Amino acid sequence: MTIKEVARIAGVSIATVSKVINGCDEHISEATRERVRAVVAKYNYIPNSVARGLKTRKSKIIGILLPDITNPYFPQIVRGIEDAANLRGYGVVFCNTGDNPDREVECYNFLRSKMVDGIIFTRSLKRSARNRVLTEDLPAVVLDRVERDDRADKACGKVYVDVRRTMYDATMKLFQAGCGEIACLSAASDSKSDRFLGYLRALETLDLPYDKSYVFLDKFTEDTGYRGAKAVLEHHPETDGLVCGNDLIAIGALQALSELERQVPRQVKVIGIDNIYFSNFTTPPLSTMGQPTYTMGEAAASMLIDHLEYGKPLFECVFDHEYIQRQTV
Amino acid sequence: MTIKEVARIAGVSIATVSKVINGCDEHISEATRERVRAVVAKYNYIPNSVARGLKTRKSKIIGILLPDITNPYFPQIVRGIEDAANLRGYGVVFCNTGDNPDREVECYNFLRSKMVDGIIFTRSLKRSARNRVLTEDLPAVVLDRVERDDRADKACGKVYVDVRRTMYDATMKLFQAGCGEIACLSAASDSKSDRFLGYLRALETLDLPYDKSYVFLDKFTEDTGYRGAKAVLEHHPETDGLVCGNDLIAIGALQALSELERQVPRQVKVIGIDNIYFSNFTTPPLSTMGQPTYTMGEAAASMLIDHLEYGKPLFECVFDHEYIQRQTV
DNA sequence: GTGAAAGCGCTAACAA
DNA sequence: TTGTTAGCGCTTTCAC
Repeated sequence: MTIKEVARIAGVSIATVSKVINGCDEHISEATRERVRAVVAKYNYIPNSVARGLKTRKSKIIGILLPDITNPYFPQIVRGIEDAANLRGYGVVFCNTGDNPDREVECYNFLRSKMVDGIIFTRSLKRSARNRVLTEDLPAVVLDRVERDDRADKACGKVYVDVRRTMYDATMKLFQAGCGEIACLSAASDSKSDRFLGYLRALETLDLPYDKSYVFLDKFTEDTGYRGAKAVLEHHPETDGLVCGNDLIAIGALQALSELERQVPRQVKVIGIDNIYFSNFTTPPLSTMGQPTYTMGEAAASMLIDHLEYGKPLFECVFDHEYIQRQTV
Repeated sequence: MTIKEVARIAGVSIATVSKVINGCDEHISEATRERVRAVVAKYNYIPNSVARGLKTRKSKIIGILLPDITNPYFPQIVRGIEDAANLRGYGVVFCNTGDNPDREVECYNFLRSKMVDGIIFTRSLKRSARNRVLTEDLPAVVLDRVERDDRADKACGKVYVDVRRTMYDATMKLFQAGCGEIACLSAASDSKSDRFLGYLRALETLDLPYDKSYVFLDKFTEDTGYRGAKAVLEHHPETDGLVCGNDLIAIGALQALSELERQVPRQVKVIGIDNIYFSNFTTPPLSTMGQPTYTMGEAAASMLIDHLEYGKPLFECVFDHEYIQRQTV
């Protein structure tokens, strides 16, 4: 069913049909309007948004570029984006970049060729094609993993939580809970190792000595947590606190601790970051610094759409983490 | 950058440019071809696939309709679909229907209006608008949650694992591991309660009596597992096996068991279905009937694309579950 | 109030 | 070997 057929059946011109389906029908007589509406309803006509997009130069689609939907950090964000977008009449298409900078630009090109109106971008952890992706004229908001130079870049929005500060607060939490020998398990490559720096700064504030054998940096995976916890505990059996760069790492650490027969939280306290869905269900349930992922997704989408629709400027939107007390601290 | 500009800069007609970017350039001289390629590369020209789609009547996009990407069962499937699709030059756009039949048809209309070439559909658990979605001419493959009548419908493909059989096997597993008082925790509304029927049939085979107070059916959530385990154990403290309709339920059950201070697997054995990512990380790690989710996604995408590209018929593709022995059985 | 016509960027006959 | 042209379904002036 096309606009042409609707027009023919309703006995009007396609221009008229176009006007009524788009609500630009002030100058259409009630009778005609009704006639068109009836045909549209009867045949369940749905305007072809590809054709419309070609004509209007906007697709009402926003593109999402993210490393891997399989990573439990992302689904909530995507839902937040999608829900907010749908509410405002936008659709969403997303691409997994697989944490691969080359795929990142491929995906970007794909989205461009689909004429998305803007993108929401979470870069890969590997050296990224950021410049290729963010340099262009397509409105973009960077979500999480914001980099130092992005912040200078007035051309794109940013939505994130300050992870260095989160890590700082997490370390403080452990100290306040009585830990004196706090180890840090995180990824080697988070943007400029922000998290690790948060840990360091907390140590300074606390006047605790820094010893690199208390630190294990590799990836944002359970495996890192597992190996890290084992390694640290082997050198330092007296370790009584583990700040983990994310919940995945914390989960791995919990597993190692259980094998090592350390009581959590009595002997060792553990804190994660992210509050992923499953941090509720570890044993014991994980205490963590929650990121408001769903809300961040919503915020990114709203910012982008406000920009697209009303020309509101893109801006920087920093969320606070929220401490979720469960049973590992 | 449009094809027109490329043509102007290269000093050829747009038809020529079109031919070379589409590889239909047997009849183009090497010199011209090179000239065009150079311009394309220099200006990083990317063909507008919206315009192309409008013309060719195909978008090289496949649509995915699923209940909720936030449900840990889906991300793997989506990845499987996306990877297989990308490999063959297709993109993917997905919509969360939120398990809401109305949204289901909205999403369907959205995808149609985007001219997707076909869809992969996982229906909502609520009474679904299946007919509206599967009746139309758009090629479709139903993934998981296949219903009895779908199977008669020659017009769509099906990819699933036989959950009744899975549940049957899971129950048998528990019996073989020494359980005699096996309870069933599942969702009330899985398509025709297939899982529950699998449990029943296993009981029959085993000549075990059926007692409905050993059964708790509600939703596919941890909460159901938690409440179910508590309810069953209260009536029947001697329960020594829990077959769970999915891993989420099993995880909730594990939590209840831990609160009840039942030793798993010594006193009570637990088995789940799905092998979601986190079933690895429960305490103890969950034994479960794995569904090859990633592979199922790939299979659905391949089937659909084979149909689209070569007219191969859509078919029914039944996968086997695979028992993953961990530490709860 | 309504419709004719141009054109969005591209492909595919067909003509030259 | 290359270019001209019609048209995909739609929106949007502008004329009637």
